Amino acid sequence: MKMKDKITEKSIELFGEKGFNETSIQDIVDSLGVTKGTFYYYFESKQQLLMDIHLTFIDDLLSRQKDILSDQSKSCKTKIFDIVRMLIKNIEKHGWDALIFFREIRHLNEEQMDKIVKKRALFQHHLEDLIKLGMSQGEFRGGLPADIVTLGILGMCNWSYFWFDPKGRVPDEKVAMIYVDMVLNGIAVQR
Amino acid sequence: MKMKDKITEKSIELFGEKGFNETSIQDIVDSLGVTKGTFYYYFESKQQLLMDIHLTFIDDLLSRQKDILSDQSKSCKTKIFDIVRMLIKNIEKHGWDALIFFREIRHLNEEQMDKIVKKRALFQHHLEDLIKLGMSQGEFRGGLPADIVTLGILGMCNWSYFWFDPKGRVPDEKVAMIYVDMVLNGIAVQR
DNA sequence: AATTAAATACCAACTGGTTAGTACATCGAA
DNA sequence: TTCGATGTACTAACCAGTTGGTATTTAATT
Repeated sequence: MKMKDKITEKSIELFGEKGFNETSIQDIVDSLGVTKGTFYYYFESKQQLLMDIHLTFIDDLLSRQKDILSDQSKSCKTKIFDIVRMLIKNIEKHGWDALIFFREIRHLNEEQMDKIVKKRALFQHHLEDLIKLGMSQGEFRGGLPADIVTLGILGMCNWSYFWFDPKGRVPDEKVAMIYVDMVLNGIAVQR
Repeated sequence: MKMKDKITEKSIELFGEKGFNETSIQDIVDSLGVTKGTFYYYFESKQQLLMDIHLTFIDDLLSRQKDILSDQSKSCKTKIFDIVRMLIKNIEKHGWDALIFFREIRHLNEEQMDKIVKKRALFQHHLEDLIKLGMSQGEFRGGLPADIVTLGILGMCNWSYFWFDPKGRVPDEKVAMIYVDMVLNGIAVQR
């Protein structure tokens, strides 16, 4: 693996475990057996490294969301399920990334944060549009404001980054199914 | 107001805005026009101050949850609504507190973190028990695992700390109603 | 009421330690 | 010999916590 990727990978691990500010450049290079000269050859600053991590993460999510949404053969319900599953499955592959994405965003500078926030909003709006589409096509009931519903679903999914254990007894696929069942059908006994 | 309370209040504000590590004791005392000696007269360490903030926050939540749950006259559905409303209403009064509670917990030491994590788990288990009760009494349908449902509901609520704007167009009462409607009845059109 | 002892509230200066980032040296391969 | 890649040594800034005080308030005693 290239040194730049090694640095990125190890940084994600350390930022996730200890936090951005609590991880020094020295920690990162020491654990790779190199020196700071190497780090600053590949990254112009610690902040830039964090921005790289954020960009890779959100761009990957957006791209996979696009794939799901552009599949014409699927119903809105199925698409919601696919998106929820994707978000939760993501933990297994990119456990630390997501934590960093939510926890360390404030260490970006204004300009960088703005870019990331805009991309996050894009993801959110795509989901909101899907829900609105489902409402207009009669798959989902009207009466509930799509924006709040969207935030509710995203909250459920995103929060799982704080508790979901990939080695736990409930597999990600199952969690996604339960969440979608819950959101679609509710937990109350229907009269 | 007593100096100790002033320090706590201002610290919450600064920790919320800038983060725990990014706020120095000097920042706190400067913005109050006192000196570090004053700070260390009231708090034994920066970490202890953070622990104070965490304890006050979770103890308050637990106490209010207890009040809701112990009301015999209410149905499980109503109790769920009350808890969700309480969590979301909390943002208006304690906006920054909650952010600190979720974001800065890792700056506590092991022993402190353990205490807080246990209290968080208590809150979670109380909610889980309520859902199980609702299932056994026929208010909620069975088939969904109560623990995952609990985490879903908590996720929805807790995530709102990251976006809810007390001055926004949707009032907290309304958000709580939408979330509970969503969780109880689902968003799908029932066949 | 006057005096004194003790507790409270605060301050200024300092210490020991850490960290991001820089300047420049070195080394090896093409 | 050039240059991409890495190492060494350093700096300037920052910060948590300590120490040794002082001023003020409170409480007890005569």
